[in-house]
Amino acid sequence: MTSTDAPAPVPQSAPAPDGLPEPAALHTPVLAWFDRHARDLPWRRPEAGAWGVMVSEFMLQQTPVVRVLPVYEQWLARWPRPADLAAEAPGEAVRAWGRLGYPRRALRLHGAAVAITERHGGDVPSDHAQLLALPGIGEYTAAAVASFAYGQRYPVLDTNVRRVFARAATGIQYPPNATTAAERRLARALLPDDEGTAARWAAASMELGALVCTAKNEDCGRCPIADACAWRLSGKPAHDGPPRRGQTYAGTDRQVRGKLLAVLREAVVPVPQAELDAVWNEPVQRARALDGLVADGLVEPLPDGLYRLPLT
DNA sequence: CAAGCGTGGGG
DNA sequence: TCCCCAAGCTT
Repeated sequence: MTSTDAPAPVPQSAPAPDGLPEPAALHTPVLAWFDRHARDLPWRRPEAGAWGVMVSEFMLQQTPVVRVLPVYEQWLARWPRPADLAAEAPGEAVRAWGRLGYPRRALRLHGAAVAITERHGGDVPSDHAQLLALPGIGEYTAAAVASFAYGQRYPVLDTNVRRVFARAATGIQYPPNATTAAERRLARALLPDDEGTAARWAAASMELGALVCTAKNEDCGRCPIADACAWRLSGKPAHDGPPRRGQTYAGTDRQVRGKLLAVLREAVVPVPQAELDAVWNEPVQRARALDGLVADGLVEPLPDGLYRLPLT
């Protein structure tokens, strides 16, 4: 394999979208690195199946691996097939979701299980368009399930891959806030031609971003493509552009919703309003949060001011 | 398309 | 303590 020459000093402000490394110069080292360093995660084992992959993808949307692991195991033990979950009340999915956060994902996973049972004979579809049509499945998750569960050739653009590509190919520290057409184009250009290789590349490039090319404290010393990384070769310039979008939480409705739902998750019987009132002392915000939960279908109001997780 | 949506761990 | 971050989706 030819050693990649550091591109001769490129004039500044030359975007040159074609000045990226030869794809194979990235594939080979990243795939070899993945063979040695990939984590042994349960949803990567063959016995996980497409349903296991899909469950893991829902849980991993914005939630770290270490927190997902125990919930994932319990979830699959209890609902080993989509039809098993579909037969349950949606509230049971919300309860089992525990403290993973963003509980609407639990509702959507339940909805997806129902749709799979009704429309696809209980089997997670392998067709990309059918995956995309399921609740809670967007651009990333559809590609991830098609790729990881069925070995198909799709560009998988999650936050890790986007960061790896931004650095290695584009030469910037962080990708834009929202996925751009340019990123999709780049991902397609870098996708290996062979289907099976493309699927491994997706997992490998993601793993590289998760373990080595992290958002902070990246470890270029352990990076298999450090010598080809445009960002590192240009001296790792700091992110300029607009500030990266942060998330607010303290004192927001989200925090109140979390507290309200925590009470309902623990409750075996319907909870009286007064018990919910105890979690937040500001009545206007408290009411707004509860209304929001009801509107989202995460909470079911009953007569006499009682509330519970949704039975239907 | 920017905003809203949980939670907890680490620097 | 505070701030940032973690395999996004929906409206």
